[in-house]
Amino acid sequence: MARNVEFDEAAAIQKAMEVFWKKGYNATSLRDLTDAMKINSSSLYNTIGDKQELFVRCVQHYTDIRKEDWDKRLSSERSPLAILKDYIHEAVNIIINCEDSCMAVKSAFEVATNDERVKKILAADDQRSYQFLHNLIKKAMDKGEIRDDEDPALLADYFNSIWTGWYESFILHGDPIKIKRMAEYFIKQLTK
Amino acid sequence: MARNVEFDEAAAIQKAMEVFWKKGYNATSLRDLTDAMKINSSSLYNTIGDKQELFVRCVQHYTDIRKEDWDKRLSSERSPLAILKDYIHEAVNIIINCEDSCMAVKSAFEVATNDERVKKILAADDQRSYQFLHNLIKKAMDKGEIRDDEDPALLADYFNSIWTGWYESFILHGDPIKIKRMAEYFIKQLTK
DNA sequence: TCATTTCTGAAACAATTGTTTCAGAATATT
DNA sequence: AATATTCTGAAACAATTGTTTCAGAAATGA
Repeated sequence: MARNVEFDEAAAIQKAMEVFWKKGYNATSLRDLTDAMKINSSSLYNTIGDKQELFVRCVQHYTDIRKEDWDKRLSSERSPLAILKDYIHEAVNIIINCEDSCMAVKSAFEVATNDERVKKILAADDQRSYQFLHNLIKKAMDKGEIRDDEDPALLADYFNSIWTGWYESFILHGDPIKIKRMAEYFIKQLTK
Repeated sequence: MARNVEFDEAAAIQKAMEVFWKKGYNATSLRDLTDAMKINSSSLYNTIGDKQELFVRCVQHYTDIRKEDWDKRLSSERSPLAILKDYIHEAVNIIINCEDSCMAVKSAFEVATNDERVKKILAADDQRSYQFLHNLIKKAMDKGEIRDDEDPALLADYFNSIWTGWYESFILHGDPIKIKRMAEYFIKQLTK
């Protein structure tokens, strides 16, 4: 009986995400967003909602595409340890190549401390990568590729939290060699 | 020939720092600041400067008191390895007890990406703790307390960047046990 | 084709933003 | 005590904030 929404919501979310990613939640204005999304604020409020709601959707989108991206990167038939090593090298590449750091990390420190919904999304994303690592580590242990005298759950937590500091280091010093050397050391620790 | 400044600038900076620490740079308004500092905005602009300048001063203050705090905590006559272990345990205690995470880390991700002065202050602070660790690690190696088949500079970098991820983990999961277990694993790695 | 519903664009909204103004109070020197 | 200088408080500033309004354009189903 009536009109349909004209703009492509998925594309608009993608654009909004890019702005939030670069500038952070609080430094991004509604004008910044509607400019990038190429929609009017009335359309935004009619379909998605207010700024907070939009941000939640963007964080969710970020973790969604990150999941897909990792699935693609690591969909090999190689051994568990080889995949773990790939994971580390891919992570290093992302850290030293992306201009705006990691949106999940930035949002954890800027928004998750105050916004329960954002915290939940980021915690779920963290849990997902944790599970991925946990499985791989267990398999690698079963195959005897890495020593099995440590709790795989502990190793997965440790593994999973190592990147954030490397992001910070790269922001402060911009030194890719530093990151690469830490990664090599980390791999060495894991295997010996 | 004239009046002196009435308010206690050091105390005002301290108060402003607390607000910035809790809320972040962009979410803090000038009213938030002048309320906490208990001064008028005209006094603020006459003495310290604008919001950015005030923030720079607060970040500097944060790293200053952090330096003093660590000097106090670690001014023991114990062995290098014992001091390294103390360092880890103190860091864990700070991480799992502070409500508003670490201002340096938060500012690195929210502000240092865009503000060169803030980046410089945080990089210098990072460099300071790096040097502290580097010296200790070298001493511990000389004394044979930890194995010396790794570059102490690399170990210091690795050591220095490990905390940030633990802060993030604590924000997302609020689980002190997780942090403590990672710390114990880290110590074990270091010594064996 | 028409009626009905929904979406869009531009403008406006009040509130808040960071910053400035300035008259008068306050004080250090003479 | 007089004077000169500086600081403070309250108010105002324009600009921007997030959000809402609403008339009219658009498109659906009858």
